[in-house]
Amino acid sequence: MVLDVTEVAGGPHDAVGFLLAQLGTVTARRFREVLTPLGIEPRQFAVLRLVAQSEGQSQQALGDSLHIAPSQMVSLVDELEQRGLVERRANPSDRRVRALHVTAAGRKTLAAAGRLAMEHETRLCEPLQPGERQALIAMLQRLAAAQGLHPGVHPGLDHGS
Amino acid sequence: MVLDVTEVAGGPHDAVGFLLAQLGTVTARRFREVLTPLGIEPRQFAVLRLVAQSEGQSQQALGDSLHIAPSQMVSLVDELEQRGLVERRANPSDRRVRALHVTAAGRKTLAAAGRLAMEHETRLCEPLQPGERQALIAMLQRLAAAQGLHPGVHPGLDHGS
DNA sequence: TATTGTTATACTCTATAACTATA
DNA sequence: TATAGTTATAGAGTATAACAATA
Repeated sequence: MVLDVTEVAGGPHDAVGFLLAQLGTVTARRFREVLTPLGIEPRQFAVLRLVAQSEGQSQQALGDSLHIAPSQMVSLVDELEQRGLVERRANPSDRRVRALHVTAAGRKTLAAAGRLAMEHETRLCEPLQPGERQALIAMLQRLAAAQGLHPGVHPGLDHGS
Repeated sequence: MVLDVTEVAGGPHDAVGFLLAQLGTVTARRFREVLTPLGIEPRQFAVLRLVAQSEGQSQQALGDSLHIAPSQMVSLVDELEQRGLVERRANPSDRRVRALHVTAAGRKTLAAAGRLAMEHETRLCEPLQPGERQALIAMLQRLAAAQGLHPGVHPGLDHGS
């Protein structure tokens, strides 16, 4: 999905909505670029982290948590598996489900991605004075809550709510 | 372009980058919905406003200002013209260019869109206390400037810089 | 009959490259 | 030859529906 917003007050540049949309797209694109050295996309990072956090879950259970459609989970996990970051294991009690587990390589990649993400965050917040970052986060979280957003859910996937 | 970001610090929910991407997508989607009663999209709103602001410019000049490719301007202006909001007039001195002008209906729609945008902005900023909105805007503008963003440029269109 | 994972299909967006008519 | 507008084409991304295996 593309991001298009052009809001207004006197001009768009002093509207919160416009600034959020503008910064949101750029931030997302930059983060995608940040991850490319690791060969994964932001959504795969999200899946990888969730798998590591609770191993053995089914694809669809993970997809529900991240608001990713089942058919999208397939190709997403396909690539993670091809890169050797994740394993699909059989579930003896229900042979339909594929239990997902992180490999050792997956944990290494996950750690590296976390470091890159932190660097990205630091770089993004560079223009803020100490203390401002926390104030900004508090305000953004209030706006997000008012919009009915769940804290941990990936934006581009969160189409319904 | 789609917005995918999943950032991290301890969790994604306390990262500025994640919150910006999440709020950016939602804000953009809501604004698109806000405009639907008028039958125009956010980008068409941007074009319409720019045409009204400086009449008689060529399509490509406007496209340059908004970072919209020439081929996209065509269908965008096509629809605006079909809805009777904009006119393509011939330029006697150079018969290749199409000078764009707003119609009376276009001005009415533009005014209505401006009102809807302001309502949208107000609704979005409802959770902020008086004064916080200005502080938020100031911080976001600083972040945007640090990312090299031009003030008036539409986010989804701003792919290069 | 319902569910997991998968495949196939269609639809939108975007990017690029041709093409025309003018210059 | 270069430029404004247009058209055509290909690629990504997304959403939906159909399908096989299993429950």
